[in-house]
Formats: sequence, C-alpha cells, structure tokens
Amino acid sequence: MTVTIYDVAREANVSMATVSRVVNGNQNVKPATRKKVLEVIERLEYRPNAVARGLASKKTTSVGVIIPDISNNLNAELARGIEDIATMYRYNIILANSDQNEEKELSLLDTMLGKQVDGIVMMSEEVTDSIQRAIETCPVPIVLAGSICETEEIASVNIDYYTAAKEAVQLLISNGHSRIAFVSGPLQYTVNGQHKLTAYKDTLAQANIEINEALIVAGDGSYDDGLETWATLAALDVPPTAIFVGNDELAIGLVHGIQDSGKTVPGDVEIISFENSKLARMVRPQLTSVVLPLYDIGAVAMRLLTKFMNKEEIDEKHVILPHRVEQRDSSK
Amino acid sequence: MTVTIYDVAREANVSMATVSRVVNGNQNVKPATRKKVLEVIERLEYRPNAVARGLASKKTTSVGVIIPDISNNLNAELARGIEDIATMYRYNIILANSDQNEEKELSLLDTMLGKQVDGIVMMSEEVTDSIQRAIETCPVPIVLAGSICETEEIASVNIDYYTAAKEAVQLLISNGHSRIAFVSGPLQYTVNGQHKLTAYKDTLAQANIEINEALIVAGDGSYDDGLETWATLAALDVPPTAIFVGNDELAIGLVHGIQDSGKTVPGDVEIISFENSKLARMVRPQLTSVVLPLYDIGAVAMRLLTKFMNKEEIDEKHVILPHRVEQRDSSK
DNA sequence: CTGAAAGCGCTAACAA
DNA sequence: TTGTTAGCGCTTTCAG
Repeated sequence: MTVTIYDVAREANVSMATVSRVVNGNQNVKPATRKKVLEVIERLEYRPNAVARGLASKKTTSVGVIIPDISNNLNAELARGIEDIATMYRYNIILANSDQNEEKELSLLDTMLGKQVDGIVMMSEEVTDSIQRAIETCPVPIVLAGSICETEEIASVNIDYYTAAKEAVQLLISNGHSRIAFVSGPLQYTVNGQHKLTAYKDTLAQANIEINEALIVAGDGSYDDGLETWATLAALDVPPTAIFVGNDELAIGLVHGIQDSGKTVPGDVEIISFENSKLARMVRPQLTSVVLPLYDIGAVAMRLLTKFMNKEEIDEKHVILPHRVEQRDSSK
Repeated sequence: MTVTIYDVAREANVSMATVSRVVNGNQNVKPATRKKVLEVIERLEYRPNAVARGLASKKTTSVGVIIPDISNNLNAELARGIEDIATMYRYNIILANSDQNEEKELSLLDTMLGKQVDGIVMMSEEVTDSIQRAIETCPVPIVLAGSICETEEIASVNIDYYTAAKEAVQLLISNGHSRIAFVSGPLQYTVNGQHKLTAYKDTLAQANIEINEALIVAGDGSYDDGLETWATLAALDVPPTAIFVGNDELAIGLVHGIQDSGKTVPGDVEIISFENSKLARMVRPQLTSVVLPLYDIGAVAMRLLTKFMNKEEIDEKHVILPHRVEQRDSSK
C-alpha cells in the first residue's frame, strides 16, 4: 500500500541508504544515481514518513507552542510571528492553549515532550515556581515569548515593560494631569502586577503625586470590563482626568464608557493604552498606545529557539526589543 | 539517558508487552502487576515516546489544521473551536498558515501527510480544482471548516451563507431602502463572489430593485478598505442609504468613514454586517450582524473529523449550522 | 560513491 | 495474565 523507502530502493536498484541520501540532500551521491532515484520517487509518489525519520534521527522538526488562548488577538499575533519563522526554518508547530492554567501548562509540556518536539515556545502571564522548575529540567530548549520570569537561566523575549509604562504615565503627567487612573487586567499577571503597576506608582511618586488606591482598578481586561470600570471611576468624588490602560480592548471599553456617559476623550479624559494592535486605530478617537510588537516578539523567540536547537552560540538569552509610544488622538 | 519501555520492564521484572499494556490502560493486567509497573514508571520518570508509538501503531493522535491566517480574528476563533474539541478527544494540533495561497496549501497538505497526521481540518476561501483533487486522494480524512466546496464527496461544516445574506438584504429592503450597496472582501472568495453576492442580487431582483454595479464594491475586506470604500460610495451621484457588508472589520471601517464624513449610522446609512465577532459590539453604533458561529464551526468540524478517524458512522457529511441576525444599532 | 546492517522505542499478534 | 518476537520506515555508522 503506502510506498516506503525500500520500494524506491528496489525499483531504482540501489540501497535504502542511497535513497535516504538523495532524500536528505546528501552530496555523496553520483548525479546519475540521484537522477535515477528522483525519477523513481516521482513515479512511485514516494513521501518520506516523518515519524519513522523522527524515531531514527531523534529529530522531529516540530516545535511546541503553548499559548494562553489563540482566540485572543494578542496571542494570535504572537503565534503568527512564531509560525512564520518556524516555517522559514522548516519546523512545524504543535499548538496548544493553556488558558493560563498552571496544571494545563504542565501537562501540555509533558505531552509535547512525549511527542519529541525539538523545542518549545511558551507564553505565560505568570510563570509559577513549578512551571519554572519544569522548564529548567526540560530536555529540549524552551523560550518564553512575551512572558516574564526573573530567572537568569530561562531564555525569553520581551520589551522593557517597566520603562514603557513609565513613559506612558510620564506623558500623562506632562500633559498636566495629577488624577491619573491605572486600569489593567489581572494583577496576578506579572506584567500587570509587577511591571506596569510599579512603573505607575514610581512615576507618580517621583512627580510628588499621591497614590490613590481608588484609582487603581484591575478586572479581567475585556471590553466589557472597560465599560464597567468607567462606571466605577465616574462614581468617584473626583473622577480621574487621565487613564493609563493595560491593553487596547480594555481601552476601547473605557473610551465607550466615557463617551456613553456624555464626556469626551481626550477632552475630559485622556487615555493611553498598551498594545497598539490594529484595534487601536479602529475606534474614535484612535488610541495613543505603547507599541507592544507582538509579531516580532514571537518571531524573535522562534528565531532564538532555532539557535538553541542548532546548538548555535547565543550571545544573550534575554532579548529586550525596543518599544515606543504611538501618539494618536486619545491623548493630547 | 532517556528511559525507555525496556528500562521499565527490566526494573519491574515484567516484559515490555506488560508495560505497554499498563501504559495503554489495557485491562488484561493483574492489579498487583499494574501497581508494580506504575511504581517503576513513577520512579524512573518514564515518559512514553509518542513517535515510536506512532510508528508502531500507525496512529499519531495529531491532526493537521490548515488555516489562511491565524492572526486574523476570524480564523483564530475557528482555530480555538477546533483545538478545544481536539483536546477533548486527546488529539494534538499541528497548525499552519496558508495565506490563502494554493501552492502553500498543497505543500502543507503534503507536509502533514508526511508527518502522518490522523486527519486534517482545513479552512480555505477558495477550494480550487487541484486542492479538491488533493483532498479527494488524501489517505486520511479531511473536513473543511467554514469553507465551500460544491462536491458531494468532501465533508464540510458551514452555515447557509446564501440564505443568511438574503435575510440581511431583505431586512434592509423592509426598512424601506432601495439604494443598497454590497461591500465585501475579494469576490474570488467563494462565499463572497458566489453566495453573498448572488443572494444580494437575487433579493434585490425579487423586490424589483434594479441592480447598480456602482453599488457593488469588493476590496481586501480590511478596516482601511472600509474607510476608503465609503469615500468611493459617497462620491456617487446618489449614495446608498444602506449597506450589506461582508465582515465586521470592514463594517467598522465603513461606519467610521460615514461618521467622519459628517453623516450618521443608522440615520443616514444603515449597515448590516456578516460575522458578529466581538468587534461588532466594540463600535458605536454597535453593529447589526449576521451571526457566523466560527467557534462552533471549528468545533463541529473537529468533532466530525474524530468520527471519520474512528470510523464511526456518519449520517451527514455536510453539516449546516443554524444562523440568525443579531439586531443592534447600526440598522433600524 | 554505495551498500549492509544495526537499531530508534513501541505495538500487536501469537504463544504460552 | 504474561512473554516472545516481529516489525513500523527510516537514519547512520562502518565497510568496501
């Protein structure tokens, strides 16, 4: 039924080894022989069995990708970056969603190792101790993409979230605001709870602005969350006049919440978001936003992984990509 | 180094076959033996090699997913549906982007077959003849998700695009419009060029409304395309008073284009979109939209694929999921 | 430049 | 209930 390397060898009057060499582009084959083999391959429609090859060579040319939720814009962009570079290096991707659930992440890691992936790119909002341990004892290289882990040992690709957030808040302060709110997704997520929030507090402190806990709101980070959060904020004795927001979807929710309540952006409330997905331009006013280069983060993470897999020399395990603030109309 | 089934067998004083039985949950093992084996597995941290298993059993528990572009909201939602059901049935997913390019689709199909996937879910806006042939001669089952192919033979999951589009246009007609534009992505895409456009024309004809080619605009289907399309439409001697739009992103572009030109939705122009992604609610006015249940389409496609892979009986190879129009504020 | 042969780690009859 | 033994299809020394 299915044609194997053996069938090709027999038809071409050569050994399996020679067919293998031809298929793998090994140069030690006489052109005439190569031609003959190629013809038989064509004629028999031979398709190498990657599973057998994987077993024999201990390389599968597959990499695992563990991501919180592919249906989320943010992750999808990242995944595309990963995939493009993987394809370029002839790897295939085994994609799985973790829903940001530690148990699933652990079990996914195990499944992928069972499938003998050559490496793994992982995205996780919160790298717990046991995840960290699992990564450190992993038999194949792992690169974290857009995910924070303080450890020296684990490779990762990020931007400098802290500085980026500081710049955003600073911008709001420069525009004369002192009642600046901080609205983000879950604070358990390292990037929110540690980097962005700390940057917010530090920047305010440095400008001698008192920190008001009522102006710090963390929800699930969704559009509806943004809508509701504005209701909360608007009910304050003195509502904020500016908001630093954790992501675009949340920011759009806030913008609509503000507009629905009869106020304007940036007239009554200035907003700076953090993500700059294509959504940032799909709202009026368009969002000023810190640029989070998700595609690039994914691409660079995958590229880094290929270096590990090829045992190339790595100059820096922790890549920090540049960031900037894209000025649009939600801030002055 | 890596511990194999043989190591476990030796340590537990049983044969490889017995270990294999334990690992695979075969009932023909004495409880005491099972316990002993399980202990050794635990102690040695044995992890079955799925590649070897795949080679021996000719099943990989992996399915291929070929999708135009995962960074596109539409596909990401579909992919999530596929993944969830795949996980439920203990399959892993090998995901690849085709960019809606026939050559890539063909080569991806080949790669996946080489990797011995047990089945494939494919999404394609235009199933060309050669793709169709490739699918028909494929050694493993393939299910098309949200993709149209007239052939009896090929399994697929869709909604009734024609009827859905008719209902939308009919709604606009009922609201008193006679200058109704049709704006969509590429007409080469079967769903646009054949189903939606035909439905549009048929519905107009049945209402004795003359078809005006100037009111039919197909671009790339993006937000910016929507913005520009309104500029074109607005420049007409008599601009349309209602628009049937192919997808949400495009519709939002149109809405903003209309609003930027000083007109209102639905006051001056009514809009009905086709997709109902979460974007539909993230714009003011919120979009009335035909509900395209992408997650469900993906999930049902994957479920159907599992039936094929298990050689279960299939009652219907062509699943049509129900649709409806979600009324919001962009139409009256 | 080419071939022979020993595995890779596991499953699946077939025996016992 | 358990063990023995062929392979699965390919890569990779090692000879020649």
